[in-house]
Amino acid sequence: MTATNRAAGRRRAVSEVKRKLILDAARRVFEVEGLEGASLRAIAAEAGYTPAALYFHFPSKEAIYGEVLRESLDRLRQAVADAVGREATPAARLKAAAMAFFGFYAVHPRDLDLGFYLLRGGMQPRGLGRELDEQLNLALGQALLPIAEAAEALGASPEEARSVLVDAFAHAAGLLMLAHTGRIRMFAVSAQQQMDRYVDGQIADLMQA
Amino acid sequence: MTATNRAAGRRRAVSEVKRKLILDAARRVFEVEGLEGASLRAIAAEAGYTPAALYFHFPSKEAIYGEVLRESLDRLRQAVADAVGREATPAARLKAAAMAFFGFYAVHPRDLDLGFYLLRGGMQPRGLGRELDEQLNLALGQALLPIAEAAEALGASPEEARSVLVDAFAHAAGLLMLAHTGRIRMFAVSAQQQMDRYVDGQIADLMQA
Amino acid sequence: MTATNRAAGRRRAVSEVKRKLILDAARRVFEVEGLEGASLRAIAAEAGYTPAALYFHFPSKEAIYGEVLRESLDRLRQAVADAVGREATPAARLKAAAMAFFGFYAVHPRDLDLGFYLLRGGMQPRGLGRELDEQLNLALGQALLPIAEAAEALGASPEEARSVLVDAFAHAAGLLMLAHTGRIRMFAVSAQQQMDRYVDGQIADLMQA
Amino acid sequence: MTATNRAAGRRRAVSEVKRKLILDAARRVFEVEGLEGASLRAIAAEAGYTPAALYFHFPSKEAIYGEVLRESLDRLRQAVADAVGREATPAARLKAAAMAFFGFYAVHPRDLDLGFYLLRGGMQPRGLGRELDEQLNLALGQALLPIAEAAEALGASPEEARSVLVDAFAHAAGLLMLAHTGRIRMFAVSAQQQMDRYVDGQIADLMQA
DNA sequence: TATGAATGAGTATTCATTCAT
DNA sequence: TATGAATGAATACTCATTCAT
Repeated sequence: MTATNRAAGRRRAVSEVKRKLILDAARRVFEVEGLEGASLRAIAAEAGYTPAALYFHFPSKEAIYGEVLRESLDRLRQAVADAVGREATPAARLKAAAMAFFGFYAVHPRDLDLGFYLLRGGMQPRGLGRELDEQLNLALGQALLPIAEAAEALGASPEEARSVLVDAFAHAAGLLMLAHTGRIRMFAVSAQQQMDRYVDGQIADLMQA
Repeated sequence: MTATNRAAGRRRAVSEVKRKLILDAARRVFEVEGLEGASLRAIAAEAGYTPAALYFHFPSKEAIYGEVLRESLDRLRQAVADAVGREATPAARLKAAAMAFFGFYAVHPRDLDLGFYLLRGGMQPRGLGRELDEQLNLALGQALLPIAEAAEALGASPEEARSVLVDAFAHAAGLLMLAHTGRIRMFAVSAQQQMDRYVDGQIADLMQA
Repeated sequence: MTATNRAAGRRRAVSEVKRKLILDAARRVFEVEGLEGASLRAIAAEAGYTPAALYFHFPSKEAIYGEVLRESLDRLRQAVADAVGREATPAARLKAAAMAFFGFYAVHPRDLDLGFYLLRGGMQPRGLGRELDEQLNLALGQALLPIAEAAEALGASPEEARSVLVDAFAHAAGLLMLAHTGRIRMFAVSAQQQMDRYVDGQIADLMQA
Repeated sequence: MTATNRAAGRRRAVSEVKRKLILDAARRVFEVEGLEGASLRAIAAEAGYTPAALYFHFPSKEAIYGEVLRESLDRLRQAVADAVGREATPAARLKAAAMAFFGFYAVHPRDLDLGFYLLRGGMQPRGLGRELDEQLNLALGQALLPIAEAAEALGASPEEARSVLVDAFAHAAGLLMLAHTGRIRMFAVSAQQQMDRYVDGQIADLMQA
């Protein structure tokens, strides 16, 4: 390996680290200011950079948004996959998958904000570009896939499995919204328990049929 | 009643009418431009006013948002109450209440945007003052109350009834989110049907117990 | 006349004065920085305003450009018309018109810069909008019209008259360019004299025919 | 000659080649994007370089502009010289020189843009250093010289010859400006014909005297 | 009440240039 | 020589809000 090769490798590594620093800064800004307030300037300032400097690492603000969202969905998918991997029976896997989905967002509220961003704003997340939008769509779908798989393993048809998946997602999302904004307190109820009970019910229904 | 009293009353009435005109304009702007496009300038223009003029009627842009949101929740409450009023049995009332909630937002996506605006951003709704926020909290609670009442009429304890309410709300909210952003298409499933089936299941569970 | 009428009139007058102040500032910036450097910020600063403030008086930067150009062309037209009006014979009018055109720009080099702006940049003055562009085209045409009219009075056909006009314009513009940039010094020649002699020649040709 | 001398020579030659490559790229960018779009970044990209790399070959963006302009004037000079070389009589040479000047820019509008860049902006060409400016001045003078030479061969005094040169240049420049911006269409006249007729007139005048 | 004018902060992106490597 | 990263200034325009009138 030549000296220039080594230097190039080092440069690439340094560059990668800086990208990560910027993405971290972006995540922090998203958390504090909300997604609307996450301007390029704000992200740059948080990262200790000039706005112009970010353009050496990302082609646009949208690209930063996209990367942060993609990483979040990746972590979600991993969390669900890990949870499913630990279980042997289909029923346990369904439970694990749904609860992992719920739990991931319950534990990481900033990822929830990011996720809601995806699901907001008259039809499509404004300014995310059709292509990126579809990528993210797919990533979300893949994260939830284990739920449908477990349902099918429990004897559900593909259509029924999709229905189970959508219901689990919707229930979780709604509960998370209530919990995240504190409004669930109004009803003196635990989001975690509600989710738990709901999924148990889903599984019971499936096994009965 | 003195002359000045009468004059003061007239002034107050005129003022109230103008407030309504502005709120109407705001709603129209929300409808057409969405929440992001609803700038004070746009609302003022739609109302036939100068931006500055609005400050005689509302202390801030967020106050206008809040008032429009309150009215939206009022219409929601009314829609749910009307639906419930048409039914005789507790089961039918529960079904009617939950589906009216879902249906209201399915038919009025802009009201859904407003609702999400309320349920967004870190923990606290940023712009809205604490007082208004609690008012809105209450308005939402009242709109959903018939669900809990029907559940109790079906034999549920107050705690169980609250649980039913929260579940119904969460399920509806999650499905609406998926439908509103078009992402439900990904799963080839109908939000309306999912909601329908879910509430039927809730009722069956309640009646069995 | 009511008090509010008077107040409104005063307001309008004040507004008009401010518009003029901004246009003056714009002209000064054009002069010092050149047209490319004439940013909204620069104009605002020169006028003692915030950039945003200009938007109460003009809808866009382009509108400011346009108004300054239009006024310049108006002054040109007036100068030519005045000169022509002082002459009795067609020959004298042709001479007066052509020399007034030349003289206007010789004496007002900043108007020359503005005029060149109109005649620069691959085909159309960038960022001037087709409509405004055509208005300015027309204004230029009208300023030069007296040349063609005088030529026709000297017996030229409409086509010949247009040819005379174009030639006079081209000659003047070329000489002004050379003079304006000081490059004419290289040839130890007086632009004024060259123009003078050229127009005399044009007239002689016309009268001979 | 020492080994180091030979190496130095090779280095210099390589350097010269790279300069030419960059200038070629600059010309191509001018051609496609026009003067305004010819940013350093664009030129660098077209040349296959990083923007920073250009600074090893040119001290500034304006220096590149200047060099491209110098080459343009060189080609102009050559075109005029070639045209003149093909003619035997003084009258034909004058005609050929003036029309070659006009024709060169009529056919190469981007060179005209460059030329106007030289003849613009207040008094002094802003970016170009004084030295380069004078070089360009000279290059222009040399390109036009054949016109004056032919005029003298036709019996004109040196002063008269300079006058003829300036007039021919001015007329051509003015017509080119009108043609280049399309404004000549307004007058339903052909720039080429106008120029042709004008030079014929100049020659006739000279031969008559 | 209402307006017109004004502000100051903010929007994403581009630019020529510099510098350590 | 050449690069990648960085800067600081610039671009036109929008925003909610304030204030004198």
